[in-house]
Amino acid sequence: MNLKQLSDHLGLSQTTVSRALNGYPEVSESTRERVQLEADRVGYRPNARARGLATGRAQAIGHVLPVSAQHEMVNPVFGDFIAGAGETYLKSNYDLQLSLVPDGEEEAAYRRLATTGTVDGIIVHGPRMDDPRIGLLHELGLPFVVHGRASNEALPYSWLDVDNYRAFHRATQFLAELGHRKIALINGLEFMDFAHRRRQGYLSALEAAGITPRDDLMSSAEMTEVNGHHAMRDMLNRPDPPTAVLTSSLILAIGARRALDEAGLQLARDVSIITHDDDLSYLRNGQDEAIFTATRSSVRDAGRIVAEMVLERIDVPDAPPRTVMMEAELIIGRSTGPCPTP
Amino acid sequence: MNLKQLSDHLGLSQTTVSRALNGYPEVSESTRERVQLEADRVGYRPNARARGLATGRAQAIGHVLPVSAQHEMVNPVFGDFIAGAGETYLKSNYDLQLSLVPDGEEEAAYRRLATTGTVDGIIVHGPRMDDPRIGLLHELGLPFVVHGRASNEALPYSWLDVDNYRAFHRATQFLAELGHRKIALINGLEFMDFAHRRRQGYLSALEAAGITPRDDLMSSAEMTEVNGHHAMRDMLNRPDPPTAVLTSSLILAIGARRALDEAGLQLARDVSIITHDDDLSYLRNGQDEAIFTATRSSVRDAGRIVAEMVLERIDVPDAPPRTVMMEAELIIGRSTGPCPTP
DNA sequence: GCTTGGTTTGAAAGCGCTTTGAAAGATTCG
DNA sequence: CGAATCTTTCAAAGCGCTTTCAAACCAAGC
Repeated sequence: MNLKQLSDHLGLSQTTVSRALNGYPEVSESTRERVQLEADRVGYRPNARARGLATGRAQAIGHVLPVSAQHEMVNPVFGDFIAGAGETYLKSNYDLQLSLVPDGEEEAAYRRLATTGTVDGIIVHGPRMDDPRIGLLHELGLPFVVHGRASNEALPYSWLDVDNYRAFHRATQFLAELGHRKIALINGLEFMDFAHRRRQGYLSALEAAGITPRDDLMSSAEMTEVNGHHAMRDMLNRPDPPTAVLTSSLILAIGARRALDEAGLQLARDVSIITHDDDLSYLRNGQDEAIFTATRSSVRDAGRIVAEMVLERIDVPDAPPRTVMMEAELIIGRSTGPCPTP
Repeated sequence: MNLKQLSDHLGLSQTTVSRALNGYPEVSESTRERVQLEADRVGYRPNARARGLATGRAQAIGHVLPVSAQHEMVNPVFGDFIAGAGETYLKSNYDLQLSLVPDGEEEAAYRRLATTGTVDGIIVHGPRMDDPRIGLLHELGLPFVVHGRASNEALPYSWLDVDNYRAFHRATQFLAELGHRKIALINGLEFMDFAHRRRQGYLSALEAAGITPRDDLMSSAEMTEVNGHHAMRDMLNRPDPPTAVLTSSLILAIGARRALDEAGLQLARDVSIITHDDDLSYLRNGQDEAIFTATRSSVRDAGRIVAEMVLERIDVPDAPPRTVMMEAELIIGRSTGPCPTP
């Protein structure tokens, strides 16, 4: 059933039916009701492509996910982020279009989205420190919001980020206050902006505590369980092993914990772990009591807000960019304790 | 730049330019080349909506994700599944459209996708034992493929599934052969088809080994780390605790392992764990050697194949349904051992 | 040289909707 | 009661593409 059929059926013009269904004021209440009723009865739905062609809007937001070619890895936080964004889209009647793009082919993907007109706006995932995508999107003139930031980008743009620097500064400080001096960092890939900032926060807190950073206590790799295990095991096997570790994700922390178990070391007593926690639905950091001491920030909330932000930008394209900084909460769990005295 | 401008610019009709770019045979090689060159130069891309309206195809596949309203949980395997499907779509120039739909609103969502014409086909995620969606999609006449199966569905339909029954039968048998008699099951929600089948496989293997199933050794809940921990802890606190456990996901297994640690029990020696492993990119079950003994089946491969299947169905709508059964591989890891003698 | 058949090109219709500009109908007011 | 105003409806254009059908062109055949 299309608009023409419906309007013929009702003995009205397409114009009137269209207006009635879209809530325009110049149609009388009685006809509107009649139209609405009949539309519901026959289950009429306007064809999205035709409407899009006429209005010039796609009613869809594009999410471009970089997929690491090396490890074919999709960021595990993505599911929850998208769930948050999905809530927003559901309310506003937007669709979500997902593009999985291998590293390096991103420019082409963005250009395609822009010129092909399949989306009205874009959400940028996983920004690097130097990220050419932001300049590109500016040039393309497509509304966008970045989940995270790109340190070396001068142009203004809309973003939402967790204060990663502060979170890791605070967490490191917390460990230092517990008496730890050998504090390690098991980080994500440090060309990723979030990981870079976390490292800066970690370093600055070490410095504030008068601790000299050690290269052999810093690791950086994709945030998988196996890599967390690997990094922790290697550090424990070195001459002067750490008594405390910061990890950049719960999954890394779980890997690190496994390495501790294998080494016969006890969490908190022998080695403290503090992790960043994205509050993923399937991997909550404990229920009532936190398992790991953590800096927590809900990635689902982030998704919800970022989606709202991009819809705003579409509504008011030349509003000044909006930025949102989320603070991570420091949760004290059972994975940290005072520095053991040898 | 649109088609009209491009063709004016070239001094050709829209017809010819359109044909040249879409590879139709009735245009001479020389003009085709000229058109293609100019199109590339100016970066012309046909507007997707206009093309879609003209051709009646959306060049997009819809993925409808049920989001558990209770726990607001998104299935963690989804990221990897979608990565696999994304590979296929990239090759075939399809877009992926994602709808996150709260439990219960699914019918409306499918109807919308169908009548609104935003997608050419659908992939059904997370089928239940009795799943009304399959009948609905039949009725709507939209090509679809199910990832998993719906046990109580009589209509023929295309699906791809892991042989969950066989996998869990085999795994249970494996434990029985190690001498275990008190074998527990920590399963997903059992109205989900996969979980139901796993339970059946488990039960039949118990029976074959002459073991009477015990209700207090079976748990069923959403597959989160916390639930895995919970279930394991509760079982260990009961009078006659299990010496071996099957879990339905690696995340449940990690939770269960935590409960063992807390109880001072050693994995494999005191309690064996065997888990299903979806081979997630961020949560590999060890690198060279498997951490957990597991029934493994790559959900990413599944995504790739399911996507191919739905594209086939779109190409040849009245081909008979195709079904694919994947066998899970039994991987022997370090989490299982002979039944301890008290 | 004129017809025939094959190859290229183009004009125009159509996909299903929104929206402009005009007209018809209803209402008010002097 | 007729003019003026407001409300309600509609015909038609347009969004940017594909595709049908017709026309133009060219080389070959008699």
